[in-house]
Amino acid sequence: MNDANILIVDDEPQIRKMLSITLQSSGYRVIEAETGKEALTLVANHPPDLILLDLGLPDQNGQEVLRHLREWYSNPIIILSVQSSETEIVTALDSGANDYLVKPFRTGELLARIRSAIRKTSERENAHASEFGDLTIDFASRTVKRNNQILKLTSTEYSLLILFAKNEGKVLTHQYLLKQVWGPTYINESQYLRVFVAQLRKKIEMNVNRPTHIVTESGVGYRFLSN
Amino acid sequence: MNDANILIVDDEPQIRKMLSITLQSSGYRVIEAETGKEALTLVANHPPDLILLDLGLPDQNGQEVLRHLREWYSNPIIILSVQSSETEIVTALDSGANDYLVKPFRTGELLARIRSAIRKTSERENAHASEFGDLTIDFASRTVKRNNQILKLTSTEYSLLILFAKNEGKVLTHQYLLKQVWGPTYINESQYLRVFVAQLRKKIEMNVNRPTHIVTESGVGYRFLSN
DNA sequence: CTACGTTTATAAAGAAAATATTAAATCATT
DNA sequence: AATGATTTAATATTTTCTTTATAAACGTAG
Repeated sequence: MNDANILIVDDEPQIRKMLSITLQSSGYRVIEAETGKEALTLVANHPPDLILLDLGLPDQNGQEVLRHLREWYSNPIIILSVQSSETEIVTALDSGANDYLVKPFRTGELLARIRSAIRKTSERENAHASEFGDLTIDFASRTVKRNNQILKLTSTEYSLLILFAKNEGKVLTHQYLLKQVWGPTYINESQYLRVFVAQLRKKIEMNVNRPTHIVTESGVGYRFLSN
Repeated sequence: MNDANILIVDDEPQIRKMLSITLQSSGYRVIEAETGKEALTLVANHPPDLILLDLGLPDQNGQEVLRHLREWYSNPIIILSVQSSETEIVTALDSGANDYLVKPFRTGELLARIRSAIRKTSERENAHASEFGDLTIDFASRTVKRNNQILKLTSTEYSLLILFAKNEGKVLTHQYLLKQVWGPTYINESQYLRVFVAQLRKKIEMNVNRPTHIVTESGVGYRFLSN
């Protein structure tokens, strides 16, 4: 019925088993990995539709695995974490996790989050064009229209806008944006971001002095809104 | 009706009796302990849903008992203390007590505190997009809404609010808040806290002069309520 | 009740940090 | 070499943080 592939990354066999059974009985196909390393190779060969990643892995830090994955894996990643580690959750969200669950969690909660994460990506993929207020982005043809006028964007501007659009409403940190658009060695080049955000705003905002699409979150990053 | 187990830890038999009767007539099941030691073994075998702990125990300092309990016991602990000892209360709250009552207290007050503490734990599931009355906090997208309007918070305001929200109903001392949000060297900068609490209240309270979300506990700290 | 000291609240000014803007220099591609 | 894009740099603007001053609230003692 569901037909989506889910990878579980957790070192505790009981937890894997528990999750596995829950998910399978909901119609998902399940793959399991015990270590971060195993997870990375599995994903490379068989990219799943969603990953459930326990942050408390033994071999390497779960955060590391997450960062590695995010260099090229773009489907949803939901992290599992123990109560105590709030900063860990924040870090993980910053490095591109889509959602998180605090252990222990109810299975209803788990399934709901999985459903919503998968729904979002499938919407995105099926939607050949997305609307954000006066902006229309056509992913297939890589064109952006504002009030039906085609905008001329450079490729960097376009990737930045796409990244924003894919994360509508969510605050994206400087580091995340820089890493995604320019690559991991550019994490500290905040000035790039400022320049390109300014350029984008000139093209997509009605009033550049009062941006409504790309909103600044001072000290943190930016947030894209459709209005 | 209530069906929750409450442990009373107090060395004075009359007080135990009084409390016991009050609680039982409200439908709680009650266990009693006279000494800290007794309390610890009782809790180990039969973890109650809530503990009422008198700080003035004879055999060991009530504070010690509290710290020991908090190493593994996570349900609410409400401490009872005499008027004079404000520092004692602060110490206890910092070592993990959820709330405090100053003797002598009205039984209505006692029952109200107990009710709210217990409700909190039963509700505390995987709050993710947490609801607090008219406030909604979505940790994944770093978004706070009031009546569905996105609030613009600075990063310090946000961290403070998050900290409050994660400890709904619990009294947080000035020192604790300062340490968590600004760092351990800021423990004495109470004025910061006042300024930022005022700013937060301006943004989240319906009537700033009668705050219902962030409530002042004079001489001790603040408490976040959802309403 | 009143006066006093203590704590808390608020506003506002100054300092610091972060962001925006602009333009020129550099680079890459044709 | 010409074009367009990116990078760098300099400067302006805005936002946030910190500090100070003052007012209000609260509890206590006389």
